[in-house]
Amino acid sequence: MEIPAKYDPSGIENKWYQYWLDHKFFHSVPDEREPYTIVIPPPNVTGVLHMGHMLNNTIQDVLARRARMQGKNTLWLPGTDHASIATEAKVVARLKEQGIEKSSLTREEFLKHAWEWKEKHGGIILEQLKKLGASCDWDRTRFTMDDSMYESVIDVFIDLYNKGLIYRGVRMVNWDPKALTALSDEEVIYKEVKSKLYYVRYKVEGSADEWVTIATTRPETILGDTAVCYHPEDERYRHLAGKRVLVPLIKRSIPMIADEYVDREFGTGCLKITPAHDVNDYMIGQKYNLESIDIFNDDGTLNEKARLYIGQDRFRVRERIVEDLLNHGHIWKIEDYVNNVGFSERTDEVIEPKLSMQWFLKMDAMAKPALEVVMNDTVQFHPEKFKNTYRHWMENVRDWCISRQLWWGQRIPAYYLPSGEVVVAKTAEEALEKARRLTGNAGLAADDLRQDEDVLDTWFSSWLWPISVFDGIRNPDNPDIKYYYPTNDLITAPEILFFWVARMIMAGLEYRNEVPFGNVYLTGIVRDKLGRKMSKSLGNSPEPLELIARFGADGVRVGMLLTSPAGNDLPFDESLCEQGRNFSNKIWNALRLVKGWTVDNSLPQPAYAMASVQWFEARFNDALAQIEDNFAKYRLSEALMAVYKLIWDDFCSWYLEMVKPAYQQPVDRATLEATNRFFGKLMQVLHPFMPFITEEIWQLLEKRKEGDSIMVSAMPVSEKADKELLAAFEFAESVVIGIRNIRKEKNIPFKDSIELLIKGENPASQFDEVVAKLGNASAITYVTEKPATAAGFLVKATEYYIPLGEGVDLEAERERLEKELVYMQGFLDSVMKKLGNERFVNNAKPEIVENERRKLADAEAKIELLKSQLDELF
RNA sequence: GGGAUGUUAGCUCAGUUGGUUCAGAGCAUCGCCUUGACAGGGCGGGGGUCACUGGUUCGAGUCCAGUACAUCCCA
Repeated sequence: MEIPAKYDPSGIENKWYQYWLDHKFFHSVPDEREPYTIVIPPPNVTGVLHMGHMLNNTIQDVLARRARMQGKNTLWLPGTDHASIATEAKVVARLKEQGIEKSSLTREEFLKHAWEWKEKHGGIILEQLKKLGASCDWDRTRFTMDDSMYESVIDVFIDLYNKGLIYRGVRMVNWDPKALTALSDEEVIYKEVKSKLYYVRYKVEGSADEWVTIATTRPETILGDTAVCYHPEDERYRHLAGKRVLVPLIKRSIPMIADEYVDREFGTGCLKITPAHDVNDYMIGQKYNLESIDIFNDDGTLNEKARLYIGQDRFRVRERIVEDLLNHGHIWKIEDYVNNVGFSERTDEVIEPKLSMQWFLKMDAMAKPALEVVMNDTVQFHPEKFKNTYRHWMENVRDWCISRQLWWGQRIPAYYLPSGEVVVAKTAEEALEKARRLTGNAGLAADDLRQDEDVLDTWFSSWLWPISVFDGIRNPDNPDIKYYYPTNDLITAPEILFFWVARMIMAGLEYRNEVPFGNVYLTGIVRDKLGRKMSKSLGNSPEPLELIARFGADGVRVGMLLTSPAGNDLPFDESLCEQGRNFSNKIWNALRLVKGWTVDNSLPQPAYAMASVQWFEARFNDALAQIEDNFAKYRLSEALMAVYKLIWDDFCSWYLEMVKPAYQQPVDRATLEATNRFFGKLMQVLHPFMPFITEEIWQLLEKRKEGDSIMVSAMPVSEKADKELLAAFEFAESVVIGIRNIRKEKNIPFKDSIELLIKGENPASQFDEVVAKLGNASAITYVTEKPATAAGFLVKATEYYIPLGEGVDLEAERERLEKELVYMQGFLDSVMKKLGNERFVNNAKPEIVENERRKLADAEAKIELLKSQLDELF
């Protein structure tokens, strides 16, 4: 069989992914085995794969594949969320391209377009995940607007409303006066803008000529002022306590109030309070029970409450009011000023903070138990440091605003009566009935009720995800939810710890009385070399599918994981993927080597090979135990690095070199079989990280039955490793390295064989033949005297010599010995210093003191040896 | 403004309850190596005052306090 020297992943990846799909290896149905469940953090249905997804889903796949190989009934459930804001924006933009304004459509018409768009373009990302090798159960793919999930959300809203946990209230939102919608904080872009700071004088009521000066960047909002505020300890203003001032131009009387919120250094230290048009002012307004006067219409023009400039745009009004204030002597001065102004991500319009009626979910009662289960590790965070962040948030949680002024999403099942009262019901019919009962008016008709126009926040769907994907809200006793819930691990980004993770825990406790997952693995953010988050809009993100094409899915997976401990950002560099690809190639060539061997059944196993096999057996088990430990601690990068080194260093660099038959010589059957067995096990351990190449090699190592696959094979479990054997081999390794160094120093080419003389005790004699092979020594001889002309080195207290034909460089040898002597002397000094310190001897633990004594003895012995060697030289 | 986390080699990170000269890994870098698995490779080097200043201790990368810087969250 001809195997190419370079591993080519593309065909192999498609072949095996299809094979896995054909054999339904990803599919799970409940049975008697232990379940292992991950629900995917549903990506935005409008999304395309970015590097963050690559990292996140690679981790999920590693965990899922490992669990599957450990014999657990593994389900990794995929899906997408409807992302109401992003999707609606996309659909609106698309309609606009076609010359259709959203405002010209009815809700039903718009939703039809939205669904069409979703069917056509939604879920690309799931297809892309397949290229990465994701072992999701695609038969169970869910979408947050699927009928069952939609209904679950509505049911939950109604339930929480009936429990008194959902209420309506006023809240400051980011209003886009152009798009006529509220935006989430994430959709507001803050930019530094050159503006002016206006110092405006307010007359103190009842005084002849006493004035208070405030500084503002938004003079047009003066018309909505309801107080002026100073710092309670500010001597300049304390005498004004209890007084009132008059709003310029309209002469409305407003109180002076004192609050520590005011920054005395800023402006005049005096602040106008406009609760309807500034978030901070709003909070102060609430604290002091101030009136909120909303002077703006939805489109940013002034309304009649402003009393002046009615119907004019807010920016036009700014110019005009400044003129008028100047004319009336209300402006003290105007300064240039740079401030941060929020702009709409979509329309680039300046955001107007606006008060509006929204639906809220009370958080207090739900937050408490959700905090508890994290603090007591019922839900474990990896890394643990996020517990602090989580606690801080949960202890300061605010009620959750769950309504959005959009159409794409679950429409709030609230119906308004002509009287303004509200009923909440699943259908219009039910609502009508409730309304009739509420009002006692049997004549009330369906047309009299008006359903709330708004939809629910997308997170209000996502927070149910681990339950609703199994239909556990509507059918709490169905077999799926009972089997798969609670799920095992959740893999997500710390950014959404509160938006999502915390709320899922709340929902889990509320509706299942059980946490939704046992572990939360928090990934970092994938950043570019400049430390910027990778994003499509910045254009600093490589195209994931292109990376896969260049380095192979396995290579990219390794690249993503190698430097990505939990909770740490990943400064992405293509060279990481290159490293992954190189690793694939290394493995591939190891296969080429082994496949190239011819076997001779009559050949007995040579001693060096037998020792090598015994050693690798031990080494494998030792490393496997370490890998298992890393997995248990969710240290995936370290687990991967351990496999990487086990394969590259121990298996390829040492073991294969050790057992490799001489050129064009056959190998014995026992060694070949052992090697194939090791190779197979290594592929199994590596499989969760690199699914494709491991499957390919596993299938090539021996003839497998149709339907066999490494992905459903049993993961090796570590057995006790022979530590003494491992220590002996480490010693032998040092001897080999010593020989290599001498060869290099003395310019002895590897093909020239040498003779190795050993003086002293050899604790690794079982590896003598291995040493001879790797060092190309024709003979190993034990001696009692140092030979005359030889280069030597020490391993621990054993002396090794390589006789040299002619002239040994005595000077170099002396230098080397002296260097080592200096080091040992230093070592000895440090130990003696410790032991000479009475307080150390008296206070330190006995075993530590004992250890120091042993070190002292060892060092002294070695120094003696070095000294005698130096003596012998001259 | 409040809070959280971090600072160890050029880069990304380990360093377990203070105790081997403890300062480590991968990558990068440097030197040598062209027939027999692999240059996407082999072998061998170099590289760090553990951010800074104090303190506790027989002993501090590890514990405590402060300072500086960085990042994140909340307002």
